[in-house]
Amino acid sequence: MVPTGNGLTWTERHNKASQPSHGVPQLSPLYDHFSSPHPTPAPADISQKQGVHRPLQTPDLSGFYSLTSGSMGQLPHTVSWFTHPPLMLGSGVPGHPAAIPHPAIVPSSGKQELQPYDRSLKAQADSKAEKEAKKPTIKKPLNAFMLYMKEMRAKVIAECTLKESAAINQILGRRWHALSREEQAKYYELARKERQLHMQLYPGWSARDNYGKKKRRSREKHQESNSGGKRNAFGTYPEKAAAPAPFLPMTVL
DNA sequence: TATCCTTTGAAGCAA
DNA sequence: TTGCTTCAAAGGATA
Repeated sequence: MVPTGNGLTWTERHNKASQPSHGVPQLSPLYDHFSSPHPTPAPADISQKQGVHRPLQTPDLSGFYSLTSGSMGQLPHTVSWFTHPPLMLGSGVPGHPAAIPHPAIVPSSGKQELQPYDRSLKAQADSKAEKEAKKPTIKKPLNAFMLYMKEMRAKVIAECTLKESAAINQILGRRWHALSREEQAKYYELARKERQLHMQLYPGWSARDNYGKKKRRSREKHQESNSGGKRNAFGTYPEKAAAPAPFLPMTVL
């Protein structure tokens, strides 16, 4: 089992959570099913399987990993298919050509990597404020649905010739609900491993660290445009949530 | 250029 | 403990 930040296992927390109103049944038994025949390897084990060598607790290591194709035709029972794979490939070799930043870490600028700077300017660059500014942002690990979206987005775009993400995500949301428990469980399991590895890589990280980094103005807008004002427990608004999704054939769903 | 939209799930926080 | 809020991805649309 995977201990969470609260000291409870993920399954325990999940079992304690109230039943989602969108009708997706709790999957905890399936997690047990998954963990038993396919015990989650410790991150160190995963690294060994992938032939990479890097101390997991090293703070500055987290920046490198090797991106894989991301195909999930056959979902592996390892974490690595696209977010944390060969995590340490090239990590011990700064500037290693095969090394690209871990997707969970982005420069605080959000745009590009830091440029090399002159030694004579190093003293200035070492100022605390600058360090703070250059501090990379560690992103949240992706949840099961996000993993599903990442895999299926291209497929939906190809099928529907849509490009607008909002519309794509609506379709993906319906498809997600149409998945069997077993199919969903694959993604829940992947997400669980993602969180586990994220915890190992960034022990002190908290989701709170990223709070306020996205400026949102939608809340006021929504509170004005929706009489109820507040989103329901699922992040949607009563008016929208109350309207049943229109039936779409499976080719679209 | 920054934010919105849209989805679900995880996590944080206030009451 | 409950319920609400924020963020994670994505890219076209909008202010």
